[in-house]
Amino acid sequence: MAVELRPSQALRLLHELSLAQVRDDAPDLSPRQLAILLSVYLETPPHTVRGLAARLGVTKPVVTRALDTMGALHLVSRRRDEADRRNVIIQRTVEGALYLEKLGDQVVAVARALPR
Amino acid sequence: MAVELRPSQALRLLHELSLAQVRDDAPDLSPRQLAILLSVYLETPPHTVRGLAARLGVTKPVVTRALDTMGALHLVSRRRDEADRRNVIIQRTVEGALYLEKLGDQVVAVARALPR
DNA sequence: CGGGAACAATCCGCTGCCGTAACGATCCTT
DNA sequence: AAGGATCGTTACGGCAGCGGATTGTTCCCG
Repeated sequence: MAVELRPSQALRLLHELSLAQVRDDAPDLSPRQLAILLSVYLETPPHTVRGLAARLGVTKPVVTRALDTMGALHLVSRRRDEADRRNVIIQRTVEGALYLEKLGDQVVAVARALPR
Repeated sequence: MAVELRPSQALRLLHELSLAQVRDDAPDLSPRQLAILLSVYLETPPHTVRGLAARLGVTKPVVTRALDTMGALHLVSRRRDEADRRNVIIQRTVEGALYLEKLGDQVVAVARALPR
């Protein structure tokens, strides 16, 4: 079944999530970075810079820079496509999977605590 | 009843929301700005700079700057507390309420479209 | 009434992200 | 083999946010 949610609950959910994110001194991903990370982990590979840029409606340098940042955090990694060496394949990492797993659990926990 | 949500659904929800936010060329609020905005609209007034800073665990200049930015977008407004003129009371605006209303509806729509 | 406390705003230097425009490498087509 | 197209990256100048320290008001209390 679809997830039932009223607007007031939705805003409370966002509120709790944003408070948790701000207070965590965890690496504070920007909206664009998070969108890229989720695309890499939730959509079917392979992922290229160009593909992600088109998917998000942003320019390629934006993707490159986001990958630089998240690569330094070990949330994603890059590899040359040997079949077409112009392409770069974006790969998932253990740390990235763990990061998103925690994030998902956090959302679930907040949702469960939401007032009726 | 609490909102039922599985981790995979939670991540899909975040994915759709972040994609929508990135593609909208709407004023892209930072996580901190959104947290402040939601606190102002969802928690009981009055709201002061100091109170919000303590609530989010950030410094006061962060709140002042966020209010500058969101004030320019007419999402919030400021007023001197006449009872204690050291304080600044953060007030809601029609535009801000509308902004959050749309945001809440968007979350609901995405949640409803989530696969079982 | 005077000195200190509380509050918000501002200043400072720094870091990170932005968009545009280039660039080098690689592929494809002829 | 050569020209053009495609891909990712980098260079550049600009803008916004950050933390920490400081300032100017206003209040409080002895």
